[in-house]
Amino acid sequence: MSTAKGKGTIMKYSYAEYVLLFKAIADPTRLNIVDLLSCGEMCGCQLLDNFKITQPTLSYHMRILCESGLVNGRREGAWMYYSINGDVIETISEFLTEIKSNKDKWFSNINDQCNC
Amino acid sequence: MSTAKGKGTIMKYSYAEYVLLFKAIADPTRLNIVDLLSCGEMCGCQLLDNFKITQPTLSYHMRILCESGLVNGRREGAWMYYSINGDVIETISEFLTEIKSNKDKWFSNINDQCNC
DNA sequence: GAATAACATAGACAATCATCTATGTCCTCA
DNA sequence: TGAGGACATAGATGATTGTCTATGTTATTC
Repeated sequence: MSTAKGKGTIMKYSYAEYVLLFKAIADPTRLNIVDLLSCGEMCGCQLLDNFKITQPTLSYHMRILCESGLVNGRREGAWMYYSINGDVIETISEFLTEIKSNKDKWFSNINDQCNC
Repeated sequence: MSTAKGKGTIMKYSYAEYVLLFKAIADPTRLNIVDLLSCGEMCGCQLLDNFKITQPTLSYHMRILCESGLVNGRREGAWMYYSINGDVIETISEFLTEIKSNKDKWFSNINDQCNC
C-alpha cells in the first residue's frame, strides 16, 4: 500500500485503500468472520460451520478480506488458515481517531479558521 | 441504536448497525466528505464545490451518512449544515481496537484455548 | 491408486448501489 | 411578490455485489 495526500487528515493509506478496507468489513458475513478471527486463527471449513452459506460464497468473502489486507491467509496442505492482520485494524482505528480529533479541535476552536 | 450480542467482542451496536456505519464510509466520495467535515461544519453547497458530482447525488450521499448516524444535519433556513458525530466515530474506533486486542490476547496465549 | 475432503474458479442471476435528468418545495432577497 | 438559490424526491440506468450451481485442482487417507 502506498502513502497519500489527505485533505484534512494525515493518512497512511490513500482514500481508495481505506475504501477497500471499509468495504471489506461493510458486510454482515465478513464482519462476523473478522469477529470470529479476532479470537484466533481458523481454517475455512471451521469458519464455514458458523454460517449458512455455501463454500464458494465463503471463498469469495475470504478473497475480499485477504485482498484488502485485513486478513492473512496461510496454506497448510489442503487447508487454508486465516487470521486477522492486527496492524491494518490498528491503522483503520487510528485513521478514525484522527478524524475525531480534527473534529474535537474544530469544536473547541469553533470561532477560528480551519485551513484544511 | 440497540445493544447486541457479539460472539468474540463486546459490542455497543449490533452487527447490522456496524455494517451500516462501515457501508457509509466505504465509498470514496463519502469518505472524502467525512474527512472534509472533520475540519468543521459545512453546508451542502460548500461540500458540493469539492466534488464533480451533481447536487442530487450529494444529497443521496448525505442521506446515507446521516441515516447511519455518522453525520449530523442541521437545517438553517434554506441551508443544511453537516457535521461529524464524534461519538459514533469513537464507537467504531473502539470496536476495531477491541477486535485487535482479542487478536493480541490470542497471539500471546497461542497455546491456550479460546472460549468464544 | 481411488475416493474423499478442502478450497478455488467460472458463469449466471437477482438485488443493491451510485449516478444522472427532471421536477418539486421551501427559503431568501431585491 | 417574483426570481433565483438550496435542497429533496422520483424515476431511469449501468455497474457492482452477494449468492448460487457446476466444475476443477490439489491434498489426504484408506
